[in-house]
Amino acid sequence: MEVQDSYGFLLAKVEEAMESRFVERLKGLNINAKQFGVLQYVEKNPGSSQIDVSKSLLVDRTTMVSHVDFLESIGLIKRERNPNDRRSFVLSVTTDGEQVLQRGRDYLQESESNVLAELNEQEQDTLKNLLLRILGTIRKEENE
Amino acid sequence: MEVQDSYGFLLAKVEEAMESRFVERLKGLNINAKQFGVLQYVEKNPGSSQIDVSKSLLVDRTTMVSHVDFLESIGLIKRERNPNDRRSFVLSVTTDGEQVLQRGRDYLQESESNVLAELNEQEQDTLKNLLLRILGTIRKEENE
DNA sequence: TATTGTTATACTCTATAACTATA
DNA sequence: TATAGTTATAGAGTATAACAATA
Repeated sequence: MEVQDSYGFLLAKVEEAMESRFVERLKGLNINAKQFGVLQYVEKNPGSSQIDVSKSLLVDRTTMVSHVDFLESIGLIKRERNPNDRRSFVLSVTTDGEQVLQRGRDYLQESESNVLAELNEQEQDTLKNLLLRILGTIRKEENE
Repeated sequence: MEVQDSYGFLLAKVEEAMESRFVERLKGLNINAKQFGVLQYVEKNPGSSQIDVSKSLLVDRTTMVSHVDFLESIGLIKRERNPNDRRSFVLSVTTDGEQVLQRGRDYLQESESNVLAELNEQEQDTLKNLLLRILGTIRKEENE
């Protein structure tokens, strides 16, 4: 079997292609793909703490500090102390953040479409469902 | 749409899971997944130059220097000047390298099976074929 | 002039450990 | 004692530019 046909190689290169296209488009908004992911998560899950985000997006909490630091520094996210547990923050997206999200979602759509152009809609759904099922079992295992 | 359902997120996390399992198993052989990929490519394509490998595996030629340096330093790969073009090397796998390949292929198989356990054989084939088709179009575009 | 390989360098991303403040 | 967040630090991986040797 050729290296280039292994699952690891294929997954890595397709992901790379998708992220590089997305990052290119995001440059005008001064953020990268990971930072956009955090922003999008906080929008969908308002009131999340940094730990909440880091667990859901499977990144370390120290890495999350950098992401939130950056997003706060350019005014896209707001930190407020949680009055019920003053160790943690309540995160929220600012109005500037909403603007960025609106444009970013279009860029994400464009980037995904560009990479997946070869597949019809049904095939794209199949791909997503297969990946979702795989990730579902991985999460279970890692929580055991 | 949730961030965790985007193609980029799914591809990245599944790839990460696969690579981390493979790297864990490879530790006994003192190489990582990328280095194994180079070794496997040279075995399948004997007489390749560093440029050949770097183009086929889509990595920079300066990165390839590091990989080949390392594999040569632990005696898994051999560099010989190409008599027909003395700028380039003819790469080949040593007998030690073959031993590592033999065990590494088992580890790769185990790692992939572990991550893909949720999918039946047909679904695994579907996944691979979809990824192959996507990567096929990406390559074409980037060569234009 | 172009290509193969190399080196020096710097940049990005992330993880580890030790710390603080709160619970 | 445990948890949320922070900081300092170091490590892995990669990319860029300039270079030598060869074509």
